Amino acid sequence: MNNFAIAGVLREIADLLEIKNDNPFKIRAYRNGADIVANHPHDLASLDTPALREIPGIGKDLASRIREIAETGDAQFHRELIAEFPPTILDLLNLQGVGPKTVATFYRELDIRTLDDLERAAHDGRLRALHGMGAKKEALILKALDERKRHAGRHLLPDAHEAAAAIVAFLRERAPAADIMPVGSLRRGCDSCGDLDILASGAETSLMDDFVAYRPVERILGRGDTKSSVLLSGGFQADLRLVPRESRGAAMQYFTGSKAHNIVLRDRAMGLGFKLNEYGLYRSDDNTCVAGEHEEAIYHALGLDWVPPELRESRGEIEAAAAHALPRLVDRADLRGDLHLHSTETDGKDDVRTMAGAARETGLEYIAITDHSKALAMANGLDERRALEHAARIRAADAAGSGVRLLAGIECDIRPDGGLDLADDCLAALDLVVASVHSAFNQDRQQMTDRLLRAIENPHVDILGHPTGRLILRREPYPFDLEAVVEAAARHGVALEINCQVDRLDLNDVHAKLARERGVPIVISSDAHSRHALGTLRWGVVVARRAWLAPQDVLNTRPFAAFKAALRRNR
DNA sequence: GCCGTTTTCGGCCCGACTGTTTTCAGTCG
Repeated sequence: MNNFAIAGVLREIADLLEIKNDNPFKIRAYRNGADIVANHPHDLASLDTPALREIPGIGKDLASRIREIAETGDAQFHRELIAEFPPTILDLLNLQGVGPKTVATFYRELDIRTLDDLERAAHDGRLRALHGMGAKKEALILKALDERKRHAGRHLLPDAHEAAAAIVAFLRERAPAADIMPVGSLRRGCDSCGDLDILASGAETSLMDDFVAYRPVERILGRGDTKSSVLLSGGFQADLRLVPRESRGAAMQYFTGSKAHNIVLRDRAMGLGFKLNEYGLYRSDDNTCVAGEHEEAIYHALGLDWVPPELRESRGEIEAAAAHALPRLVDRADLRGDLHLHSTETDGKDDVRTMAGAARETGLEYIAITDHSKALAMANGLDERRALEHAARIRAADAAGSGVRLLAGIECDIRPDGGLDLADDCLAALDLVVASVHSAFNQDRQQMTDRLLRAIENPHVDILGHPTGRLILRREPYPFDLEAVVEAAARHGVALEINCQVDRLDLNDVHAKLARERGVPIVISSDAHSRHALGTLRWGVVVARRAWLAPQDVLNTRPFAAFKAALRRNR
């Protein structure tokens, strides 16, 4: 059982307890536990009970549940809850406007178990007869059912970014004097976003009228003077919050989250004799406002350095901020090189010269051309002869000068047995080798781990490309022992890549943070297949920031000579 | 269910909006 699967069981327990109207703090404990498990860099199935109990938020009961799930695939407690309610009932919880109380009522009063049951009941007008229900609520549920069918939820970070930027621009035009910005998971740089949170301060309440009249709005979920929610045609939900100017910083803090970060922060505020909400930081005794307009001032009043939004995940940032030990996070401007680019020699859209020109324009000093190897026949992958001829041309172009230094590399396939797709003497003759998995994703955990370890042991491999193979919102990472791979990479001096393709962002934040802590060098690479794709480096930098990486943790922030010297083959 | 430099019991973050209500429950973030 991987962390994801264990977290899934815990989350279902929380959902079912909520439908049962159990102790809300117990429910929170399970939900919190599920988040901890899902985001933990270690494979929790491999830890024993005492080690699990050392994790904050995991106590006696959760530790034994996690052990039980790891060993048997399920928990007795979970089975007992499922026996009380049909498991399909959990689908109802995901509907907009339907919560646990409503689900419980539907089940108890009308024996509604599935989305289909609910739809029939709504059509027949049976819902409105329930206590606390009416015709309006019934219509809302029909709408929610319809929307669920049309678009299921989450979006990639760059898509969310673009949609939010359009709304912000629209609102700024209508309230030029106001301060309007995206907050929420967008501001934290999460790799996917469920909705768009926009904050406006110092605007008239009439801005809400503009917001709900925004052309792409398909449906208004709620409209108030300080908060409104809408559904947009692209499937996004967008929320706009309006606060007075003097509350701008408090609201930025509050609505940026994460929820876990805010809970820790408010807990700290309470302990220090304050109350913190979206309007400000107040002294508990006499309610005087201590801070509100500036986010920095709130953190400072709580004895903390300002925490960059990307770190606000309750992963140790509060403690680090209290100790004045937050890292100086890497910026896009720190990047001097890009180590993973394709050209027309395989499946790229632009030739080496064009890619070099584009790299120079974005301010890079060096790039590696790393076309595919022969196993990727679909991409016209290179065999040994073509790889060496291509390398010779790249080196000639470098000698001729193109404004950036060029490295002749390869993205070499890792075969199912862990062997590399090109002969050792060919790999040795190149400047840089990125090794990547592009096939046989369905191997079991042991096979995949052995495969990656064998690739890392090959002395010609410098970088492991998109190490987990995940595609955001589409494909889970292939199963393997990440810690073993990180340890091996540290031992052999192999760098791990943060691949900037917007649906990869692989390594992710949690894994990259673990790699850094184990002393593994990281590279941030675009994997660009055209000159336009160099812009994606910004998203990899966001992941790196979320992983607490400072410039010195990232190899391609170094000047060309220092970078080359740091490569595994040159050490 | 978790947690503890007062604590092994008794706390646990906070507010807006909607639809159903005559003062509030449920949902959401």
